[in-house]
Amino acid sequence: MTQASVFDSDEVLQLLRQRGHRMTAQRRAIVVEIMASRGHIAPADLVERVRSQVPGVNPSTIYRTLELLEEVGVLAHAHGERGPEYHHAHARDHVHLICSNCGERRSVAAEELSRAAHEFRSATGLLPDFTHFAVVGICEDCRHKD
Amino acid sequence: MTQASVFDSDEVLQLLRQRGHRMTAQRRAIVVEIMASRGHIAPADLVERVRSQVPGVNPSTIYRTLELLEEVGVLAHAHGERGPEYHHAHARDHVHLICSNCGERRSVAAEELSRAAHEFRSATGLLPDFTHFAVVGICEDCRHKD
DNA sequence: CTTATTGCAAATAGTTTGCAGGATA
DNA sequence: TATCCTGCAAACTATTTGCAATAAG
Repeated sequence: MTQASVFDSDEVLQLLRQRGHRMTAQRRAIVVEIMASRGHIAPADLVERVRSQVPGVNPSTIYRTLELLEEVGVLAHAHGERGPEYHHAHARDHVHLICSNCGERRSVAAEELSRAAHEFRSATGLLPDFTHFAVVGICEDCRHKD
Repeated sequence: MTQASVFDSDEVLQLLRQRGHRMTAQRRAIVVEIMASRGHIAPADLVERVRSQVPGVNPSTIYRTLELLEEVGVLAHAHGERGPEYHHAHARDHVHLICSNCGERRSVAAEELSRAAHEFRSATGLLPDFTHFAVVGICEDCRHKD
């Protein structure tokens, strides 16, 4: 069964229209590219991808669109090794995992980490927000290889 | 009682000499500034601080010195919100904590987080290295204010 | 027709590199 | 003396900003 994403590009475009933002070809192209993305979105990569589709689009427009989409709650950002990385806001409760050995990147729901977060808090006093930065470590497979 | 740091600047300078690196006024000044630092060292900040002490020092020399000190094991780096941040390697097992509400930054020993790390691992399969990125969350005080 | 949005160009921030001259061992 | 190290200038990557022209509503 094909399930529509919580936010597909049409919905986002409609949301923007509702909020009084204007619909332009560039904006449409950028939103489509963003909504087609899964996982992390590095601004510079997005610039590449959008421009390979619609060569005319200026980088500044793309950065401005990322800001706009964060303002309206469609996107959020976390911090990766090479700077900010955006992700779909409905995936805000997803934690980004990176294996420092094999480079594998995947996500888990934040709620699965409530016990770990609780432990972290009682050890440090800080209630951690694991969605803010990617979490780096060694994955199951790599541990077994040693 | 005044206790010498595990790595004070003289020791580091001696280590560099032992490894065949040359001693220059710039290198000395940079190492002293680094060893006088506590906690996180953002490269750009370090450039500021060193140049305020010894105006002649070129930024590239400072970046090269950071690399060198990481090579010889005196420094290590993690990823902060504004890019890489260095820290003393003997504090490698320290986890950097940032409160997203009040901005407080402090560190705890990684070993204090072994339970939390274990929980994280059993939830995700990934054995986390919390020293790689700063951990952002809400501190005790800020939680009580709400 | 009003003004949000874009492109452009320039500015910016932070960092990296090649190279030639100067300093260290 | 040999070559490590530094400063300089330039290049670079990623991003931001001001402003005038364009286009959406």
